[in-house]
Amino acid sequence: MVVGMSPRNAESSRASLLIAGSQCFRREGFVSTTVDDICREAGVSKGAFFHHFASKEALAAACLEKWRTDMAAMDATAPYRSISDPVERLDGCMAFYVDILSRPGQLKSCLAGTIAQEVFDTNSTLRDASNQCFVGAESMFAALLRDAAKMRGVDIDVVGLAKHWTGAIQGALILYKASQDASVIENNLNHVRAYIMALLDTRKTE
Amino acid sequence: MVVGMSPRNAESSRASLLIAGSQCFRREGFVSTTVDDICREAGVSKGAFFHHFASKEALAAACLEKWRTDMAAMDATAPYRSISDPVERLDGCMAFYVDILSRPGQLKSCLAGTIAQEVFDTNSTLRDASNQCFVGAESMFAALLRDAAKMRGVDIDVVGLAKHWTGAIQGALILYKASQDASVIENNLNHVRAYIMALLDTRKTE
DNA sequence: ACAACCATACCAACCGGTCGGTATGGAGTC
DNA sequence: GACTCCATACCGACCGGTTGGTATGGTTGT
Repeated sequence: MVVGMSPRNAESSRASLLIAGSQCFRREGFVSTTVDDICREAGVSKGAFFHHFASKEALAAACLEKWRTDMAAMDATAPYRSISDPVERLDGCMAFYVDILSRPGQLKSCLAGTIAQEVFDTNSTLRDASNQCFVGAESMFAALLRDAAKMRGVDIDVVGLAKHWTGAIQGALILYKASQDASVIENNLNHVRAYIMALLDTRKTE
Repeated sequence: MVVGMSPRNAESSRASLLIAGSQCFRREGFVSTTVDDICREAGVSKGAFFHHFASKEALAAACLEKWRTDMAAMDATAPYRSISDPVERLDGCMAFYVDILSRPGQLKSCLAGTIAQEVFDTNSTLRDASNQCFVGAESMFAALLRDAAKMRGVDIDVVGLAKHWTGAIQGALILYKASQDASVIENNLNHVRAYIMALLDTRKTE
């Protein structure tokens, strides 16, 4: 064992709480979720909770931080990353997100979007932490766009389009939550995908 | 005076509660908002609240119903409705929404989107009521799309595009709430607008 | 022994909802 | 037109359950 790793399994408890917190927040929201809910789902006691996190808000902030790095890691290791052509790689990225967000089993809810909507007017700490998730996602997507645009020799607003893509995901998730019809995700994201691919096909002398 | 109109002003109290409820829910969400918050903002007592509404959920349901009809009424009487050319009317509609959603003073939050996100997994009544707002908005937009497509003689997926438009609004609102930067609304909606207008310009024999 | 780790009992604040009671004005009666 | 009767509208103290957070004591590894 390394230096840390004290009695019982501290890291395991902390990790369980982070996973359970994200899961609960994404399902029921930050306000509705109780500390007891999270403890039950994580299989730890309330004492363990407040040993590792100062408050429910602190756990949420840690969940958002983990969400941000997890998303970045998932993106960085996604299969589409091995595509060499920048335009195809961009298209592969969008196809990748359409795919994972349409998978039947998994929870169609973004931690950042959920928390941002709930606390934007009352808790600037969590609002900013949520925003960092979006900023991270947008900058990754913007980089893909930049490469693709450079290859095609077209001048497009990569930052604006990245926000458009991120927004489309958030909007699709909301419509899915209201309608419980997953097809809206594929539908909406593929429209953005087609739009972006069409922009890259634009001839400079149109 | 008509038949009703009993002591004090019942209709005024009820209306105040609906307005205050929508305002509070849009700002702080359904769960965070307390009945006392709403009463304070409406300037009525707690007794008056439960005289007019059976529960906080019942008020929210009434607010969503009002939101649906208010949005429909606003859309039906919007200036763009007087535009005779179907394509220009559609473009005017999108410009109209970009305009009102970018206005500095007003609260950039959709009641349906806020409540749907919070209760989709725990309260099917409110979820369905939220969904009706989206269904209504989509059908109105789909009708505009249908007319424009017919005039141009192009065949487009009007229902799917209407969902895309509605989703873009919801997504833009979330990104705004997180970033507090209103420019994302204009940015995102204008991308959808450009996409739709481009689709209408498609020659059938491309 | 000592510190990290965790369990349990507990607390005070809060919140949705209730309840007994009051105020207001209209309808019916004479 | 005064008087009774009653439905609607409203008030605000109160209640019971819930919730985030705490206090305290025990257990485990080093």
